[in-house]
Amino acid sequence: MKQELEQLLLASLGKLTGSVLAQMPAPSAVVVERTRDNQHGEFATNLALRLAKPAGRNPRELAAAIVAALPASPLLARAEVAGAGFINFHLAPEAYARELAGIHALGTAYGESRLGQGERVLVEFVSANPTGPLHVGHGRQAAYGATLANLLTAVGFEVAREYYINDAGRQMDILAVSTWLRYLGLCGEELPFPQNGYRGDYVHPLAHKLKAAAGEQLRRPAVSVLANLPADAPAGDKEVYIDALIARARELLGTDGFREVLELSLAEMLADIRNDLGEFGVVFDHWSSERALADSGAIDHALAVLESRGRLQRRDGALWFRATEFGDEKDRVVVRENGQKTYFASDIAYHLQKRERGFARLIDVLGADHHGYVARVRAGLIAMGQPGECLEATLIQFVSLFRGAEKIPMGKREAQFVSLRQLREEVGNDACRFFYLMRSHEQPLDFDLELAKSHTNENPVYYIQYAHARVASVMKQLASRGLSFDRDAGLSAAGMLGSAQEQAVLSSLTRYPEIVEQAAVNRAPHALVHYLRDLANAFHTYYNAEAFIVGETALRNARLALVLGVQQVLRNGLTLLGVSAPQSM
RNA sequence: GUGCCCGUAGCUCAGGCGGAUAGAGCAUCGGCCUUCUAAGCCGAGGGUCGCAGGUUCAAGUCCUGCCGGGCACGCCA
Repeated sequence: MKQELEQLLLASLGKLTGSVLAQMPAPSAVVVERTRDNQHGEFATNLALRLAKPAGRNPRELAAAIVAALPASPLLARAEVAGAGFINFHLAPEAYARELAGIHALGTAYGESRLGQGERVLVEFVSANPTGPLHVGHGRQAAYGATLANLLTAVGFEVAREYYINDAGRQMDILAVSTWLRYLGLCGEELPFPQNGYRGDYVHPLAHKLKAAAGEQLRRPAVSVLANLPADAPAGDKEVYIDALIARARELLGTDGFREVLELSLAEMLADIRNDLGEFGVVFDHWSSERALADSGAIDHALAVLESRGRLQRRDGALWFRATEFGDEKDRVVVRENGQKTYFASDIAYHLQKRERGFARLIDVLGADHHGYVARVRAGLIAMGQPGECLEATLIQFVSLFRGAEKIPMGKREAQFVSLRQLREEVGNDACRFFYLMRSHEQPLDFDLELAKSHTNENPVYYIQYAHARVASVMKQLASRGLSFDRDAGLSAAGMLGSAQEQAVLSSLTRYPEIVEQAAVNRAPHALVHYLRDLANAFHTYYNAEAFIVGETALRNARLALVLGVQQVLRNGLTLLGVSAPQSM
């Protein structure tokens, strides 16, 4: 509807160009908005106010000229000039009826558009290190990323969902050592557990798996493990200690033995993460591995590209990327003095690889603590000849858990953090996804477990689902009274839907495509949450104001066509959010 | 110290590219179940949009400064 009105305005401007207007304004200048107050009609535009100054015209006169030149349309009852020079559009009664028929005809496809024109977008999200279970912060990123990907798909982008696995480097070694030490404990060896090891309970099942797979073959006496190690914290340095322990494990197990421990730990952790996300309704198209990236030569390739463009410099024995020339605040090391490539090197190589795989736009969903990362990766992309705008980062603010008014302490190191799985088991997937998406991602989230679990009117989750279930209930009631619904009759009688509540429902209903577009373009899934609440509110109000199952057949069919339209849109919206749309509650 | 984000009703938060009288939920108070699910509806009270300037027909929205809060700034991963 909005788009059609914008087309009408463009046609009008076309007619005025050359006479009233010196030149044709850009199509992007034509913006139609919903009105806040329906005294002003359903839609309005400030077009004349915006054009008045450059055209050297009085805004009201210009508005009147635009209205006069407007082509006739079945959509419009009338357009009028108001206020300082607004143009208000009053819809024809058939306009809503036509849109309602569209909802019934399109079904699950209602709300989709071709805005994205098939542009390929890669949404990378979660990408948590596979060194422990996902926590509640990852859960927010998972819910956000999955819904953003759904929204972008709905508006016509070709979207790939990707998880980047940081499976190279020291953190994996620490995980392997942690598993091995727990395994040695199972074998009966008595050893202290390192301060800097992964102390969480989840390591124990890894050790059991290892014992089942390897028996006692990886067992080494505690004395040989501990011989001549530096002191652990607090007396010594926990970083130095863990590195010595890793070296010792390699020495005692051999390269193959150590790798066996590491591979098993990694595979188990990844399986756990994948399973957790799958249960949460978050599914990825690709799991991209950092090790595979290195093995494929992609990092060397990226460094070669930088080298060939003269962006690298050797300094103090290390190889530096001159990032400051591309907007970063300092230069970055890509190869350390000891010959090891840095994390940064694999990050830019990974992003270059994404581009080379054919993605026009790269969206990284990151935790808020990663904001420094964006400028340097973008600098890397530009230096490698890629457009800087292709990379877009959405920073997701942190989650605090509350049980009522009491804040739950979190901290990975203390091993008492709340995992996503625990959260899901306690409050359920629907409430979980809803609460994660309820607030703007730019806003820190206070997640109240008591509220999410409560089945009372304080809990906003059920409000929307209830509206959906109520429609299902009405249809059951209809059948039990021996009546049936005639959709075509209902749609052709839609002109009877003239009450204030019916108009409010229709108005809200027909906004859905605008909301989907807005939520996708602004990367703002919470806009959809708020919209669905508003639609549910309009529906509940209507429900309380009028009986749908009335004696008069035409009116009954029209009302049922309307509430079934509401149900369809609620279901479409909830599906984008990853929340279920129940038939009964 | 430098950079990014945030500051709107008692609480938690929406406010599209600047637009008409700044909105929801919760909480508080008052109503609505012999009728399609009361997990619902209707009504009332509640605001110096952190502060001070600036830009203009128009500022919660844009710009500058200040105050307050969060986060990040390694040849770590």
